[in-house]
Amino acid sequence: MMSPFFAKLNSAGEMPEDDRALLEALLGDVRSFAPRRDVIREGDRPDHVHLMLEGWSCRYKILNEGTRQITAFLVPGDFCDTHITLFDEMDHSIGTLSDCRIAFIARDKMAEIIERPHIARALWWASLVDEAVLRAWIVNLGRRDAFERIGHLICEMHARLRNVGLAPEGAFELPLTQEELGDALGLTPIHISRMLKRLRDEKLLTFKNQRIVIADVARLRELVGFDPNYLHLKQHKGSAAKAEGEGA
Amino acid sequence: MMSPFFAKLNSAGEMPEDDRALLEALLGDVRSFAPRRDVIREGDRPDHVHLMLEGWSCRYKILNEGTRQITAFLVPGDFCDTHITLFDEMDHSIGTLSDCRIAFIARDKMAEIIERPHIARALWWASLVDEAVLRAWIVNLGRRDAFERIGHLICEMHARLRNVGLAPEGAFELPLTQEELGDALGLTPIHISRMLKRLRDEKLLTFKNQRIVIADVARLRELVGFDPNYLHLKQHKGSAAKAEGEGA
DNA sequence: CGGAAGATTGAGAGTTCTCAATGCCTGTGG
DNA sequence: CCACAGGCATTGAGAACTCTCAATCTTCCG
Repeated sequence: MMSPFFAKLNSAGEMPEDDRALLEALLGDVRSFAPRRDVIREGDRPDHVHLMLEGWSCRYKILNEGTRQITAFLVPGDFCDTHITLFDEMDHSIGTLSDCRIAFIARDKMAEIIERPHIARALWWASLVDEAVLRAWIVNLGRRDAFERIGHLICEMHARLRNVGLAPEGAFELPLTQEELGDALGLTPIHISRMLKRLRDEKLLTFKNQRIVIADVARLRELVGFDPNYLHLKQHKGSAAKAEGEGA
Repeated sequence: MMSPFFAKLNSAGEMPEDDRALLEALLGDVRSFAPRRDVIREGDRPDHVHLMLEGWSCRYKILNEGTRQITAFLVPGDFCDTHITLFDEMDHSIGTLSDCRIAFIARDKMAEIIERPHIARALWWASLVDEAVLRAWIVNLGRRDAFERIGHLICEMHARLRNVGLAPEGAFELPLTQEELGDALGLTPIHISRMLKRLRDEKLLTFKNQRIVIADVARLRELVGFDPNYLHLKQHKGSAAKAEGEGA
């Protein structure tokens, strides 16, 4: 299987062989993290770029009253901060959710590699998609009720994981507690629990042992208004990005 | 006064004179729009990049039930879609809110100019800030109640406009109806009205004739938990970006 | 077996929404 | 100059959704 890393980068177009070799060379410094560890904290001045290889992490922000809002989930193939090195300091934190393997890429190595047009283009692409995901997240929080909100998030993660080969059929690992889901969706864990029950009762999906199984992807998408267009997943011959628009 | 356009680009560092000339040359094709017109629609394949010169516009998405969510406000100095030309089609629309003047920049001209390191850096910077603003928007929707939510948005727009020289003291033009505010904040216009009344009653600000006057910037920021760090506004000698962290 | 973390369920409270009526302001036409 | 229509803002009242607090249950692990 193609690694999630390349599967994602290929979304912008197939990568030449020599560029792939260059990218592969970036993966020298790989570190492991236990769940619930911070990779970078708000206020840090990072000198590495981070690339998710295994596991889930998230961007988050803590408000003064101590509540937390997760603003993004990062899964294998996602860069944590492609370019954040431009800024003086992080304006949010990144923390692991499950066991993770994360590549640390030195800032100057990154600067080097970005000279290659195909690679620059792929990184631009990835950053554009990240932005589109943020917008979709805003729409989700602003205009959908709790039930649709959870369903939509699950549809999105399913589509994204499928795109990198980590969600065959309508099933995938979701290593999150209900509290973490709540922090992402702006809901209390209690309400998350009730809505998951409703999703179960309506035979839309199950969530047990950190594993989501969607009964009928098309029906769920329809019900919660999920349209994957914003993920800009395109087919490219020979790439792993065959998972697409229509259901599982 | 320095134009908002340059004021914003200078945030990433002072721009050399010859690059400024190049940028100025981009401003050849400037078009005017009445309020409530679409500049680009979801599904379009744009062949121009758009740069706001005057007025307010917004990114938005329409849900199937017809509700709208605004995901960003665009004010003078903001690029609408620096790089969107990579994608096949827009996943959201951009529409004007007030009378606007918008520069249309041909795609190949943009590609040319992006070769210049200082310019590329400034554009990266701008796009990073846009992303940070999206994250702050998510935090706002997910974790603040209606009252704080409005206050936070007003603090943000005040800081951003001040950064480009459009908000001396604690006052600025906000050419939005309460319905549009609601579409941005995930609230009904009725509730917006009630919360604005409360902001008025508590002597925090007034909003009359499309004009916000903040009574005490520091107090409002404190009350709604606004920290401008995510806007990454930095002082650069000789730039217009002197509006900074602390109040008006 | 005991303890801890997470999930579930119930009940009441609070926030925001919906529906409906009224008021205000502006531009137009008589 | 006045009357009127239309768009927007304001206010009230009841409904709906989500939250808070509290108790119970399950699972996992030492």
